[in-house]
Amino acid sequence: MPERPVRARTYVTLDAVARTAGVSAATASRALNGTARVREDLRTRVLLAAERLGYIPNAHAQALASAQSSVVGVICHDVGDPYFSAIASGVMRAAAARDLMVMLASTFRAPAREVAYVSTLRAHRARAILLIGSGFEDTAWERSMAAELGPYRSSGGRVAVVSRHRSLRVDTVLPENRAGAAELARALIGLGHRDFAVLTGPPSLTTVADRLRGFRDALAEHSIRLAADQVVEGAFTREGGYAAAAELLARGLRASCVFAVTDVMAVGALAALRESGLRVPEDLSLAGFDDVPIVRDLTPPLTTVALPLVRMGETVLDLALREPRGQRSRVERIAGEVLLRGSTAPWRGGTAPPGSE
Amino acid sequence: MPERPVRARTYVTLDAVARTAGVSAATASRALNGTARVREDLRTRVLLAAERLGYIPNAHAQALASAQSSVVGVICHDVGDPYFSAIASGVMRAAAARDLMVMLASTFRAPAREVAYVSTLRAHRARAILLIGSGFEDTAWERSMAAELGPYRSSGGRVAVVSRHRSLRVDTVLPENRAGAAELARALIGLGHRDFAVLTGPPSLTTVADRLRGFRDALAEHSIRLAADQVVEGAFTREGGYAAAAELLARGLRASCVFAVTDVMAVGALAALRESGLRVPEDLSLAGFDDVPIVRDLTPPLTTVALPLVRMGETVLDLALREPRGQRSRVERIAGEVLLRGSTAPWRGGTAPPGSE
DNA sequence: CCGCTTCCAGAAAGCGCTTTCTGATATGCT
DNA sequence: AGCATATCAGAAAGCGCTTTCTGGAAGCGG
Repeated sequence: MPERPVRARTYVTLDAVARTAGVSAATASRALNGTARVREDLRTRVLLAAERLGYIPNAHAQALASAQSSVVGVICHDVGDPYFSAIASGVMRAAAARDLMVMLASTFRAPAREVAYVSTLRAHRARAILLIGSGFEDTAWERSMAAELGPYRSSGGRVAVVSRHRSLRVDTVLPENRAGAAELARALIGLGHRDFAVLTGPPSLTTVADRLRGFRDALAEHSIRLAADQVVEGAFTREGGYAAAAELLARGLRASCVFAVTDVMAVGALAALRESGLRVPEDLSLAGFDDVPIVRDLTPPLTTVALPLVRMGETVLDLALREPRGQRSRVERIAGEVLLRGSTAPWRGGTAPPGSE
Repeated sequence: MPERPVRARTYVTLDAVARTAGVSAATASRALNGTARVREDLRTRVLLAAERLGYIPNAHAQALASAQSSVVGVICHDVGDPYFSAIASGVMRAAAARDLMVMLASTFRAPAREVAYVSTLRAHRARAILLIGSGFEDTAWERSMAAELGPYRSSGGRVAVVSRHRSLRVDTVLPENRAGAAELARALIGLGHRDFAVLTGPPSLTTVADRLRGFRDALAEHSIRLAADQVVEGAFTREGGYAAAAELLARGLRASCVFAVTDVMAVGALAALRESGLRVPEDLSLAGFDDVPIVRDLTPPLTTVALPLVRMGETVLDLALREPRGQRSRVERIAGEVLLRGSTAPWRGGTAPPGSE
């Protein structure tokens, strides 16, 4: 009649290791973790016992006892999107270097979901929470987010973001969206273009606002105005770009060059433009932003503002984990590099391309 | 003189909630989790207290006490790769539906790292471990992997894989690589092609072997042989495809159609082919496999065998979590759909394309 | 009106570790 | 030698929960 309560699943515990090694649990713990000196022979005995028994420490118990976990959380809109997956890849690399595990969450663009994930990550006592991508311009979201992040940070949690709201006063990896877009615009003007159309994303996103602003700024330097009807809004997805381009066409395209605020949108736009019979860049130049991995392989390769996405992923984790110095939140500015590729051609006369309505 | 030991970070505990609600911890736990009936007024009091105090349960304590965690682990080669990121996206969606968090790990193609990750995931008592992508043909790896996975499974852990070694006897989501490649080959033959070249990946990967085999099978049906020097091997990356195509060109291309066993490789190959002055599909047809999100946006759009990657990600999690019926491992076969797109054209005479050496 | 269920709250025993704290032994000084 | 100091192993106290287990109160049939 065994008096041991029957637990469905039972694991090799530290106690078991200690017992077979003939030492105390404390010593076994110290030997395994190297947290304190342990006599050499005892150490080997413990290690051997652990090996023999196939001991796997219980990370939950460790986290509970030591009051710190070894996971960092990453929240993005969708890992399926090349922009996020490139950044996530960078985060993973940096995390591996620090022996941290990454909990990844995709919000699929639902603000509520994002808040819920932060809460869950808090429950898991994540060392750091990384928010990747633009925030939402939703006051309810903002409030909930602050309510989550505030207590989290004051209990020692680290938060860092990639291109976010400034309202979140946290360490930030910030692409120089405005400067990048401006430089791109200048390059485009340098090619002779004077009439532009823009495919933008949700205007509430600072990323969008900044890129649009920078683009406009540079146009203004040359006294070029962006006609209101030549700026069309779409979702930050391939389909969003496609739809926006279609809408632009429907409105009547009056530009020789189209700037999509995101490469992913540009890809969709390219498809839409093609379908309507326009040739890029012969009839119309097209430029994007981000230099997402695939766009250089498009035909024509996409002119864009290159961002070091993978490195940004590494940086955001580093930033989060770096010792906080003072109360000020740090901002790591990331310069974009204008890459003039085949999708943009010198202007050859005629504002509206042939074949446009 | 407080006798309370000073812990650096302190959180709101269940006890605190219980105390302010005037109930026991047990009741608070039951109220919060709904694991048992609790008198209505007590329940509200607990919920209110939790809300007021900003209570966040400690997931580690929960996992430890209840002996089950709410995380699943996903191991892939690199989330930065569109193939993996698409599948990961599917896993995330399925995980969200079940209220599970996902720990994601990228091995960056290092077998040892993969084994280490499995071990870590075991330490975290992951509900399931999902291995995405081909395994390694490394006996040491195979042994270590079996040594990890065996105990994990027998202690209740679930394992499922996407397109893996059969040596791992676990639930599998298996693209019909062979059939898909064969069907693709038939379609290509249908276009009139008779001379083929293949860009393959590491031959030890079953995925590669199967696709190559299927392709060869179909050629054989028409008594077409694949010349040994027209099959070149490269890494499963864009650069691998680029290099392989370059090598093929260096060897002397004697084909009217090139099949890259992976879309990602095909993208690299396309670049290499272009650079050497070959036009696709006029001079040479090119086909891939997977239908990774971007290849339909290439110019010309890539002919490929489409796999429902996102759905595969959902499926692999479902498979892992499904009640095991019997001891047999289940295999969910995923049919590929041949998509003839612009990168392949009917053969127009002349085996070797103009401009090839 | 009494005994037998049923229901539900609380006490308490862990879950598997880490980390003081304690004390025994070895080491260094005078 | 003799005492102070440094080392290092073990005992034990938690970490913050869940989950028996226990027992009082209420419900109910006879």
